[in-house]
Amino acid sequence: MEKYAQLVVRSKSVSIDDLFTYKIPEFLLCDLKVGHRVLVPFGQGNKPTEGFVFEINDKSKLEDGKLKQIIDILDENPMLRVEDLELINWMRNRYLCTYMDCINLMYPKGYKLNSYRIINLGDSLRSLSDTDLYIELEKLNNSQKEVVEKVINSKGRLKVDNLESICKNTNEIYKMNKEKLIDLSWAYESKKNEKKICYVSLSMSKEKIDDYIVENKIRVTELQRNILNFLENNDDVEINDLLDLLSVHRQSITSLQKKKLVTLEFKDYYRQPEHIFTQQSKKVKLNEEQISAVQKITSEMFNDDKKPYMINGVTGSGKTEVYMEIIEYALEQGLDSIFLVPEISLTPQVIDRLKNRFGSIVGVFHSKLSEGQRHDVYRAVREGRVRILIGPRSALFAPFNSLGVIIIDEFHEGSYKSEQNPKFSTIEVAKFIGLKNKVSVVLGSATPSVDEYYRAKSGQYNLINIRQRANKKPLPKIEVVDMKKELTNGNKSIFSFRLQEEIKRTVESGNQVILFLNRRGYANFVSCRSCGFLFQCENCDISLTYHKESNTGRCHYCGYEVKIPKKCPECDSEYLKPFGVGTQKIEEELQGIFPNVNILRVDKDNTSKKGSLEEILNKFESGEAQILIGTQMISKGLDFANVTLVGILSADMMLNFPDFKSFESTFQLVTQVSGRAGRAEKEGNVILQTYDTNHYAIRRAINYDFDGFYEDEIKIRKAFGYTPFNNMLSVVISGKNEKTVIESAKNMYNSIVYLLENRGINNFDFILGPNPCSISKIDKNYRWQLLFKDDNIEINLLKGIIKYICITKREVVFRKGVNISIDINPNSVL
DNA sequence: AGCACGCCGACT
DNA sequence: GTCGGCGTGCTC
Repeated sequence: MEKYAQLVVRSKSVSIDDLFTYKIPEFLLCDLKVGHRVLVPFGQGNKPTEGFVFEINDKSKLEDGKLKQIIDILDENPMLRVEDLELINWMRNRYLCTYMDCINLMYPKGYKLNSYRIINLGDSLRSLSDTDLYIELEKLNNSQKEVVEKVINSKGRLKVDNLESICKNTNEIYKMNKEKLIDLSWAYESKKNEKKICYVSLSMSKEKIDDYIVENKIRVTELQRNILNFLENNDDVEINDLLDLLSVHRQSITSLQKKKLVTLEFKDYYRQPEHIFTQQSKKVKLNEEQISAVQKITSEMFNDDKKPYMINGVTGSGKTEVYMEIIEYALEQGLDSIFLVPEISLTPQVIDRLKNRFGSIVGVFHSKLSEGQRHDVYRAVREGRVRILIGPRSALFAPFNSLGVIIIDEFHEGSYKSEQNPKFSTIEVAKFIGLKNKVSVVLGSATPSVDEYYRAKSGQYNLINIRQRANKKPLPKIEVVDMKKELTNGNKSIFSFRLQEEIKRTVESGNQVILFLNRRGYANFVSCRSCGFLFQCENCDISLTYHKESNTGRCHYCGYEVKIPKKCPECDSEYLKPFGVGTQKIEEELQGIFPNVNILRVDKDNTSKKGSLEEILNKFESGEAQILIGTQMISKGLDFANVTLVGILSADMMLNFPDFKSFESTFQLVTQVSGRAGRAEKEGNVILQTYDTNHYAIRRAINYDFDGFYEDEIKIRKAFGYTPFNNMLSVVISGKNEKTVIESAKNMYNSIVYLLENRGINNFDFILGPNPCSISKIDKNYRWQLLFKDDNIEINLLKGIIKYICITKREVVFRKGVNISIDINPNSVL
């Protein structure tokens, strides 16, 4: 009986985001499984294309004549598991993205299919003798002649891309193809980024080899003799070592192989990511709260209907120890674990603790891993050599055979929401996986997000509280300094008198200080005090951040950089002045106040190089410096025993950010940063500088009153209809041409209104916009936005309509050259 | 993305 | 009347 496969083909075009039916040839019938990667002909040109089998059926909706056949299976085992397919379907619908967007998350880019067109001589020229061919050639025009000559010289290995120098467009090529002057055919290569290492050994025992050479009268050169001698004493030598040690060429070895004296064997090689940060592992005894958290979760591990868990534990409550106990229990039961962290490069200490405890079965996914290393980790997970994977949100899709636990540490962090397609929420996806595959999902944070805490309170999570720090020390006291008063007392510096005094005291007593400021660079912007001219990015709607060491203004969005001149380009005055403070300026001023103190700085500007963050942290840990200045990067995961003072230089900077989540992030940052103080035996102290001493986010934060903050914040969210009470859907339309962007945005609004009116909906208050985005231009692209709340409209109806307009009717509604970005519950609406 | 088809203006 | 540019639409 005929069988048919429903598959998704790899393509960059949104309009091909659908299931296509192919016939399964008989020779593949028993091998082909759902989830397999296959090779299929696609489009009028039958281009060899990668496909992913989603279904296998007995019947086809389409008539047989329209169907093509699958050519081959590309991998021995299906690349996607049945549960992956289910997840892909769910994500595609939830985040309004394509199948391919989701599939791309599931396996590393190393598995690739490249197809290209090969040109040969066409039928009308092929059988001709040399002289006839010459005559035919003379009849052609110049460019045709050149093409045919190139084809003749290339011996059938000519790619169409190589002809671009001759033909301006590929049209000419197609025409020649039709006239049978040339023949176009497809070729493809399937890549698997699996690094193999070649090992060399003698093909027979050393006793026999000399006889063999004599018997068969084999000539062996001196170099080759050396190789054989070496191999007689060392079996299984890596070929590169052999080449290096004996300084011979590969040629010698291949010739020995041809003479059947040595054998080459390819073995898998696993690239080991190196690892720099070192820390002594301290064995900890869990306190009662920690033990009961572990017991609650482990005791339910095999329950079918368990809810996800939320651990709300104060900073320093030893959540990592709890996670490790859970992972160990799972391991004893034969279950694998995924440990998600917000950004892997920021948590070297956590990785180290896991590696110390569990050894080589711990795998790490890095944003800084090479594609090959990532590939190796993926395979190690598949083959069961890695049982615990620690990584950022992408680690969620690792192909574990028996996954038991997903831990999301610091789950309130923004990096858990993807900014690229599919714009998924890690928490939502983890919960989906947990529900479908009976996996225990554990969210942990000292400062849960308001959204998830609301869900916990309404019973969607098992809420576990840990209220005591592991070292039983009280949380560091947070002292507020009113910067308005500092100003009236004549202190214009960034450092209040209190903070200066405390830094001095701390350093003198041999302890360490962490200073936090959420802005890198030297100054916020450069402006002319005479005429008000502001240095702005050419490509973005953003003022340039001043970087002193290079005397430039830099755009933190697109990387644009420009020298700051001595005189104002507008009015020629010399009153150009940098305004606002960044970490670089803090460093400079602090060094001025404390010339004998060593200061380290950590921000995106000096940690982009691999290992540089670890290096700085190691220096700080070893006491080489007394003060560490940093941005968000130092707000979490760091554990330094000697830090007794934390200074938060400007809490307002975050508070005044124009986004509805800015109060929440202020509260979170203050709490997290304060938690860096007094983590070991010594008591910690925090000084928080602000102009707005009365804001509830600040007041609640200094008392570590999360529940109080939550109560304040949730009222506001409810009043304005923000999450968690409503879903918010953002559609950003961008493009280089401002006019077409605006036109498209207005078109979209009108189309939606039209469709909704047809369904009897007349109140459109839930649509905000179209408006220019707060940052109305990024990297030369103008940006307009439409915001939807599912206030009085069913979310699936809304999503259906948006999908219909943005994808199905895309060409009708949107002008050419505009991009559409759809985001469900975006992190920020800028 | 490709590739083909078809409409329209320019040129023999 | 024909050639070639490009806009349009489909891909199992």
